Amino acid sequence: MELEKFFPYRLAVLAEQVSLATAQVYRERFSLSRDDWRVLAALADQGEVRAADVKDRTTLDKMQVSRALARLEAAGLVARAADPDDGRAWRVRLLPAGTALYRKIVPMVQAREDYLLSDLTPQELEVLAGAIDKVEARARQLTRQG
Amino acid sequence: MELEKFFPYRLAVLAEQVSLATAQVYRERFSLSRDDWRVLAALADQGEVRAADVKDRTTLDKMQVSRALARLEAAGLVARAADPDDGRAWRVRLLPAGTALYRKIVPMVQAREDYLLSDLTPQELEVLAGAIDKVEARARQLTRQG
DNA sequence: TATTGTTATACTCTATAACTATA
DNA sequence: TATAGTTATAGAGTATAACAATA
Repeated sequence: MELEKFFPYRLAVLAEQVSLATAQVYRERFSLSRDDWRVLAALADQGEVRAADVKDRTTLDKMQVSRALARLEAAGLVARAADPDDGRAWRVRLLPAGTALYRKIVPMVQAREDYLLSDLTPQELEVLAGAIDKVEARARQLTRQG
Repeated sequence: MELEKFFPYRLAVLAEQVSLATAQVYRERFSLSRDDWRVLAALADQGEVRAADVKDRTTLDKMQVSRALARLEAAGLVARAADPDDGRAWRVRLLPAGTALYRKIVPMVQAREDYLLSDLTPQELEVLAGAIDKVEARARQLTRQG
């Protein structure tokens, strides 16, 4: 077996590089962690949502969401209010500063995304997107079965 | 921007799932870390090599290689001997137990790899492999430039 | 009794650099 | 002065579960 051709290895190396390239934007320029950034993106254009909704949109668990929200709140980007329908829950929403930050970051990360994919033809892009979905479905099956 | 369609996000989620599915084999059944497994694979069929060669084959840094080698040596899978050509370096090689373990793991992870990719046609596989190379090259450019 | 969200804790990983020995 | 490899240390990320409040 050649490590260089082993798909899980190739994918892990690729994902790490892409993650580094993308994180340079939100981490180094705006001091957000990956989880902060994901929660910010999940809250954008959403009005008020509950922490559980953020969880469903991000593949983060409730603890990661809770901590990211606490950091974003401390940074003045997010506000939490009691949920009138459920005393255990919170209604979370982006503050204007959060929306402004999000709108500042989006074009920067999208420019990086475009650059990352710029060597691919439209057909290749389509195959890639489909492959990601198919392989992920299989991976989840394996992980579930053990 | 939709997080669900943002390529770096999709890739990160995919890579995490694939990594979990693959690690179940070497971690849960054989108690190897990801770095251990990579070093084991890099040493297989190589005879004696230096730690620096392992580093070049794995994208691990010298510290990760050093620690993985120490664990593999403690587990009786790897032997280190002084390098006659360079007193600072080591010659590392798999012991029979290491080779045996490697040969036991390979078909298991390859079966998982096959299963992960089993929904893709040969053409799609080819596009995927090419896309991984192209995107990784771009990602490295971005990371280097900052 | 179950669920929402927070807190605690321990563990693993990662990043940086200091350090030893040799070149 | 540079290189091979080891060790130290701190920070970040991850996983598990206990917990308070409410349903």
